[in-house]
Amino acid sequence: MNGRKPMKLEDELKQKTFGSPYRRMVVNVMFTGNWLQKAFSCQLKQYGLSLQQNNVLGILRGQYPNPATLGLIQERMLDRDSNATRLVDKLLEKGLVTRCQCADNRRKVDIVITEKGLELLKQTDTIMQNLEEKYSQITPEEAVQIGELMDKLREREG
Amino acid sequence: MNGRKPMKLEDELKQKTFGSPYRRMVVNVMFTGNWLQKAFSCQLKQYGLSLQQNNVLGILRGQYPNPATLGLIQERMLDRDSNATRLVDKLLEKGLVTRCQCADNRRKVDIVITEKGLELLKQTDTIMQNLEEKYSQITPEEAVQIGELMDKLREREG
DNA sequence: AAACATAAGTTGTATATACAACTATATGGG
DNA sequence: CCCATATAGTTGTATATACAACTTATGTTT
Repeated sequence: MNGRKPMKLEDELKQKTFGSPYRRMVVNVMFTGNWLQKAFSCQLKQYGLSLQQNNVLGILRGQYPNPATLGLIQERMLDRDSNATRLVDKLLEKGLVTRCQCADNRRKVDIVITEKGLELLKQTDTIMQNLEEKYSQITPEEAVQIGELMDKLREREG
Repeated sequence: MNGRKPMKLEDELKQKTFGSPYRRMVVNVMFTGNWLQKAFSCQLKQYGLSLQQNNVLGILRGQYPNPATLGLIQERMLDRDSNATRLVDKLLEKGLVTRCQCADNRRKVDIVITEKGLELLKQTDTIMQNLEEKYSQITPEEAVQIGELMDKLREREG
């Protein structure tokens, strides 16, 4: 009725079965996470940004007009192992952020998004939103539910 | 009651809100996918295998005792952009696979998992399974549901 | 205040990823 | 049969990731 092509995990990975529902779930979340990241980073490329760089700009906007330290950025990044120093280097080269030693604590560096950075983010917001609209086969209720299930999946022993 | 520590996405990324349910869903699936991959690859490291290498071994076991070509491996990998040639190189160095030119079609290469490879997989199966059991706060029904929702999320225009 | 420990970033390096260019083989007309 | 085209892998390279070692600055003891 709506022209969507269902692509089950079994079809994607050309595998007949995945043993247990848990195995299938785990593989499916990994696969779908990668699939989403590629869709987004592919769109971002036209603006010369990687997914992580866009992520950092978003964090900086959240602090604006206050500065953020590298530590703050790192703990909020989607992928914490990315090297925040070098990501910020790249953004600095492009004039999207400023960086200077923090006056109070000279170990820290204050990073602030520039006007140019804010402008660029406005543009990438649009493509993010366009991409999100492509998932409209998922109802808002299901979107909420997926979010809740992901949170539950990450719960761990206290 | 069961000592689990809930870690909502908002806590993980120290963000108050995610705009829309769709945005939260997308970010959460990406984040959770990465989170899972790290948990698995961290465990695999003790066997000197990366997640992708383990993935390739699994694919080869699926074909065993028949050979697989690089093309077949590539289309079944979780991350298709990984360079199958070089992944197989690594497995070859470790004696986990054999590789030889296909007799019928000399463009192709036949790759077969070795006994050593099969043995190693048995061990990594165990750790995979142990990890999966850690997600028992998710009921089997919910695991099925997550799988279905991931499939639905990836549906696209025909 | 000197010595030790901790914190915040930076740098180095090995490996992995993304993507394009290249080589070798096979296939299908004319 | 020869040439164009397609197929199957390989290689090169720029960027990114993972992780450890290293600076420099701050805090804490005694």
